[in-house]
Amino acid sequence: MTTQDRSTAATFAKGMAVLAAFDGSAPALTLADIARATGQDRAAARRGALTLVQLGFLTQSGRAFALTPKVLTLAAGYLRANHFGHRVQPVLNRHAAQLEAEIVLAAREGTEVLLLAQSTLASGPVSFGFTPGSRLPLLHTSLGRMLLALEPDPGPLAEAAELPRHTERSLGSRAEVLASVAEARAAGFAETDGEFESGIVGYAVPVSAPGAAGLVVGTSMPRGSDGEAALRALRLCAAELRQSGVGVG
Amino acid sequence: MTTQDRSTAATFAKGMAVLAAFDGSAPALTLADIARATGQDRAAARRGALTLVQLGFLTQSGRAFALTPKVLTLAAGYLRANHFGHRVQPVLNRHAAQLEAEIVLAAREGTEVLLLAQSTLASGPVSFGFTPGSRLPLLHTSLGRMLLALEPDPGPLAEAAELPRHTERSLGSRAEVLASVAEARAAGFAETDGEFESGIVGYAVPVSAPGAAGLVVGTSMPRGSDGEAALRALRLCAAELRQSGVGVG
DNA sequence: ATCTTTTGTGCGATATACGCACAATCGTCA
DNA sequence: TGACGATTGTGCGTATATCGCACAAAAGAT
Repeated sequence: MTTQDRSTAATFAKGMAVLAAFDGSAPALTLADIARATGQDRAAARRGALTLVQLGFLTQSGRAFALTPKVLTLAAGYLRANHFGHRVQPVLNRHAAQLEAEIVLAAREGTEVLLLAQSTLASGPVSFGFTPGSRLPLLHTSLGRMLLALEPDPGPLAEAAELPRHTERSLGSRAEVLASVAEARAAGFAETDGEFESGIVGYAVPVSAPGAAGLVVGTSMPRGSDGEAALRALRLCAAELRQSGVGVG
Repeated sequence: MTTQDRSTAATFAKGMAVLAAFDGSAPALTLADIARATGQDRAAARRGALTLVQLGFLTQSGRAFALTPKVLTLAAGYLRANHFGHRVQPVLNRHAAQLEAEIVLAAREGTEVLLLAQSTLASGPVSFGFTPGSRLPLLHTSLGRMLLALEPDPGPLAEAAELPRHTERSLGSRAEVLASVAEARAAGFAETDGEFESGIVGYAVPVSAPGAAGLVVGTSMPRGSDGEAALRALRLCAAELRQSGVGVG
């Protein structure tokens, strides 16, 4: 018999699992989908979904439930509290325009890379169609390598993260990945060549000061592009973000 | 004695109120702040906040609680399900670059304008520092006027929305606002001059086809700028968004 | 038309969550 | 540094909110 934790609300946690089930991999979910995704009894999943409809976060059409734009307001709380509109986005935009390539700001969330912000361009060489909140793999991206390099002990994370083969150049073992992470730590930047997408080189540098929450900026470009220019731009971008207080709060 | 609604989960709803209390107006909230903002008993607010910490959406430092970037993943579900990264952002970026002014995509949420996406520039004449999920006033912005124009019956909404005086040019009565809304409906575009920010003219045009969920695109520029060019760009942008299926799902 | 899957709904049981009270801690101010 | 006010942690009795099940109905697929 498990001891009941009376300092949290289990029903709220179950409801959040329902909300999290809407990860965008399908345009809509049915009650049966939600119950399967969350492992909850169908009636409990239904109560969660109907609560979200009542609050305006989900809309129901026949059997299908879909997120409404109102969920964006939950994210806006973070973006606003951390001055993303005033301090982060303009810096990313300026450096991306100068580099003529998309620049993203990312953090680690569990065993994945989480995109916090990016400056996308009208026409750039590479665009993955990601948005704030998108998750990327931790082991085969330059962002992930740099984030792991910022961890005091990346071993358990590397062990827990998935190791799929995105391309034929994807490193195939966790030991190889950790060696690459150690190189990034020593060099102060991470570089991956075609491990996540064929023909695309990724660069990432740290934003956060040592000891602070791990934040990195990165960019991607076709193999053969000017890597030195990319690193220069990323370092300037990172320095400017540090100066404006990002990640210190 | 109130009849208990057994098809929803009141504890989940209370928890969501705790999450929504983190609207970004302060970098962090205390338990007392949360209880005040939500009107809940302090112990209930505490259980909600600790549940969010347990799930990774809040972090606690001393007495202060703050959102973590993980809340972005909740928004990403909507953005991904609606193909914002692939179909919306590139269109906004292209037209914003051409117009050399920021373009935003917005919907109505309750009695406010809700920003869904925007293309921000490295250097543009106007930038408010908004992000996806930001809320704007309904009555004194061109976005809000256009959204009201798309409603079958805007009267009750205009009645319920706040009517603050942002500038000395802000329309002072709901009747004046509704007259302006009727003009926008007839003209097919909304224009506001310095009602929300002094010296700034706002333009907005509808994206959604009649009958679909109200979506508009808009831009802002200093008074004296080329309004015709702005409207041309917004119309092209809206047409391209319609073509790519935005707001139809 | 049939079959399978999904959903709506009622309900008895009980576990969860409620709110209160008390003590401890923290922050502010003089 | 001490006093005071505000905030927080915690235990707990109570009740109600939620649980999950079962049955019937509806919807979708073939």
